[in-house]
Amino acid sequence: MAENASPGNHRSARTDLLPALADVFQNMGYDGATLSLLAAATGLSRASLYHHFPGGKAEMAAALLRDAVVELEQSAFSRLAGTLPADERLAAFVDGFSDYVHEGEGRCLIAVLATGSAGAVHGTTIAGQFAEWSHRLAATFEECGYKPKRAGRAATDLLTGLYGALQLATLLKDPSVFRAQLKRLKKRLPA
Amino acid sequence: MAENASPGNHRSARTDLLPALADVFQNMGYDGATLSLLAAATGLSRASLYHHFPGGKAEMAAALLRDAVVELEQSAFSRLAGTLPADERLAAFVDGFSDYVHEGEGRCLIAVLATGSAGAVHGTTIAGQFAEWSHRLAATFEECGYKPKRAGRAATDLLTGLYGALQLATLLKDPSVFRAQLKRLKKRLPA
DNA sequence: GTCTATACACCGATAGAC
DNA sequence: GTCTATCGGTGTATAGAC
Repeated sequence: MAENASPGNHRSARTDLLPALADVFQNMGYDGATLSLLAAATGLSRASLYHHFPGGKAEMAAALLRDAVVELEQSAFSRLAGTLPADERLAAFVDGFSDYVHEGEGRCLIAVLATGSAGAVHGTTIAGQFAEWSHRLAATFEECGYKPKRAGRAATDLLTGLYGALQLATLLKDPSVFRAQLKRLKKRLPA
Repeated sequence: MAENASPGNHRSARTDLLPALADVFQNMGYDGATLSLLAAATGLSRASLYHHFPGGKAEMAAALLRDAVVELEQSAFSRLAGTLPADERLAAFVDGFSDYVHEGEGRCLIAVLATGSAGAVHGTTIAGQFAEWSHRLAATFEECGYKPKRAGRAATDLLTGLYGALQLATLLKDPSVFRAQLKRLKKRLPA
């Protein structure tokens, strides 16, 4: 068969590479992710990676960053909208964040790419994205009846709780810390 | 004068370099901290750095890690001991952590060196150190009357809160987030 | 679309003059 | 104790065969 006659899937090879590339960038950071490591993770040669990413490492990181933002949006923040009661949406958001970081066993690629030499390129974009997400989270707390100031506090409280749990689990090399802490964070949500 | 006749300061040149080196490792990570950047930050040539650190970059990182552990211990965790009431010691601990990360404007070098290729070398040591610190923090909560299980939860709650506040402030490029969140964390401590 | 071979810059590290 | 000069290795990136 002619591979696939349907239109719009001419990028399938490229997108198939992204998960393996993401693993390397997550574990090694942008500066530690060498083309040799990236090639080994994908099973391709270094040169072949340039066929899919003519811009090289920088283009891979940019594509992965876009991908990670979309994934965190879809897994977690998009659940803040909808017709469910606001408190149930908040719980779904927390669960979605947990999915995004694989229950504490992975890392947030967005946060990784905010550090080192990649941070100089993407740091401001990332800061803007988190500012927007933070506002949407606060708005959902307002739907629960919180006044604006308290809702803002609750939003940063939850975001810091999530990222702190992920960070401590990483430092302790113990994902169970993340899972246990998430259970506690969920109990503190408005009922 | 003969520079300084008192004994025991033969390492002063080396220790004087550490702050500049720490800045580079904090901002660039281990893999992004090239000898050229490190040399520029210290005002020395790359070769001269090898006079003070014969083991090169790895020895610099190891020295900085030891230094950071001592600094976090002295600034924050050592304040969990003493004759003050336990609740005041906890407040002093939080203030000490704030000092250690320069009120949210810096980063925790220990956490930075737990990632990338440096993590493969130092990750297990760091995990053990944080496990010990976590236990000592829990013990202080027990002194406040918390039962063991609740004290353990309060300890990881506080640690995740501190590191989450630091992480979110970094992502948002806004240290005021860290300062505001710390005020809230202190209010939640046992009275 | 994948590969081998290669170009060239920079990396970490060393030698040796001063 | 600092430097310039240099080494070998690896980094990113490209050329061109298949």
